[in-house]
Amino acid sequence: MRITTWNVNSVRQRLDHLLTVLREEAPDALCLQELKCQDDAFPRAEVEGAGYQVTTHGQKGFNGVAILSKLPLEDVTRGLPGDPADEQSRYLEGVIRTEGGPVRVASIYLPNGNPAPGPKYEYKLAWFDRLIRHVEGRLALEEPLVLGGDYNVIPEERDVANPDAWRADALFLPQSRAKLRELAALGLTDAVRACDDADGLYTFWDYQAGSWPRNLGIRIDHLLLSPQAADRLKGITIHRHVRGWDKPSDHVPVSVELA
DNA sequence: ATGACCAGTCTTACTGGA
Repeated sequence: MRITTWNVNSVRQRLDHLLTVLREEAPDALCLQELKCQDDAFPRAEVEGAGYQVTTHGQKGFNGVAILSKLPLEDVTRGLPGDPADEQSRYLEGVIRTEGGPVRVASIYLPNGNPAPGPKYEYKLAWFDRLIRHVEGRLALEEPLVLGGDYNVIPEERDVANPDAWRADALFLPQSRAKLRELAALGLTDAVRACDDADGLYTFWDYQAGSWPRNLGIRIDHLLLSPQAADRLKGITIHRHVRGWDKPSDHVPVSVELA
């Protein structure tokens, strides 16, 4: 089965691209981030018309995550557990009951954290800690689990075209990278790195300063797999060409293929 | 030239993104 993650940067601005991705890529599940709309403004009918079930956790103006799936999404968790006061829509999880057994899928939009230091960076680190605690509990279920999302963390030097330009940024600070390693150390596999050692596997190019034509990208959209999912890992695809479409998102879809 | 953005909002200036 194929599971894709994509930060669409407004689902309403990107509806044509979304329908094209669904048609061309035909993922079994698509994790979306940055819907930038409330649930009732999601273009549900159009996506259902393409053959997908729609589960949203939206928010007015910014944030917002969704999971589109060919089969129903069950046992849904809206919002990251661990802080009832957190009103930002950045986490959605559910179970897809496939012929090969249940697969648990999450759509994650980890906070950006800039400027750092400051309250936004503190929120990012605290959110990371809650995610680690939550995932620890999910791993105890010993299920195939795919955590797809915009993690807003550049893992390593080889994941950024110009490391020095990002040295002081919340996406590349040592503490951010350490949190991502702490999460992975629970026993998760970075699907892209399990399949490809190359430099320059970028998933985001800024709209500014000619980042796309100059290929000044970063890798911040990740698919992390539980051991039961990693055992079934067949391959990954970074849909780089999508960044070249007219009026694109600044992120491109990333897919994992599981046996 | 060597880099000049984009989306949403109680919109005409700001916030947030990365």
